[in-house]
Amino acid sequence: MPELPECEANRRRVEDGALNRTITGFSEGNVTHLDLPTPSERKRLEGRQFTEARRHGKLIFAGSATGPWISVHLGMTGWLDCVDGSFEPPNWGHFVICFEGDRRLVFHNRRKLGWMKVIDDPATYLDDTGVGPDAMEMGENAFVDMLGKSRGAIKAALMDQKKIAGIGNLYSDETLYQVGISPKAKGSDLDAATLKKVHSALCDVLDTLLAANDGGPVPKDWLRHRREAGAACGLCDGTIRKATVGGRTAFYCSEHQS
DNA sequence: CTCGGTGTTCGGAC
DNA sequence: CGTCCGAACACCGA
Repeated sequence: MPELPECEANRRRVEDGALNRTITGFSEGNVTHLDLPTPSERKRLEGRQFTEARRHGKLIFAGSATGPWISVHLGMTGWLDCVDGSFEPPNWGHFVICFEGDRRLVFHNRRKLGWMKVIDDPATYLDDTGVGPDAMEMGENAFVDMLGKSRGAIKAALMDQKKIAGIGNLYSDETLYQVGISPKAKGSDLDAATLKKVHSALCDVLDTLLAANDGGPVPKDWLRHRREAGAACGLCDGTIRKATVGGRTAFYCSEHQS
């Protein structure tokens, strides 16, 4: 599920379903190799309430002014859900925070690449981990500066959570496709005007996807609908190609992405 | 049966 | 230090 827009949808579910209720306990299933709060961390949570849910990049936080907070990374296949009453525990890895009134916050994680930990405060935690600015908050100047200084492939820079937080494989491709830049282009080779266009395209992609969380449309000409080698480009006469960039599979149009 | 994936981390090389 | 590469993590579906 998880790049910035999907993480935001998960954050909102936490906000809508897991705030202002006292934590009464925990349950879990199939949790080998899943990184979850320790017993003492769970003890810190018990009896407390979350009053706020935040997101930074792909991280989701829930907590209160006095703490503690949970910090959740969904990995490749994780999601958060709130349910009422008893529920059928899934067979896959999951961790449940139980609240008063039979409400549960369920952290599903099939592939077990995600994690949840307990922290004192999100701001301090973000400082300590060195994660970059959230993609929705990063201004044009900072964005142009960051890419202008990065000597590697622009796709790799966009996916580097220490440079800009929240962008992954799909939406780095989508942005570069829409703005007509090769994923292999080096940021430091592009002029400021071009990098501003990349910034604008990224904002459009994220805005559209956030709106799609509320039922908004995703344009038919997006790369998203044609992520396979040999597909017809939605924007020109070209053909979609596949390559490895920044350690991930990139799809791009060999014709209009120079 | 094998491969690959909306993610990250680690070690090693340059 | 910045960057790149391959491998690893665990699971499921094509």
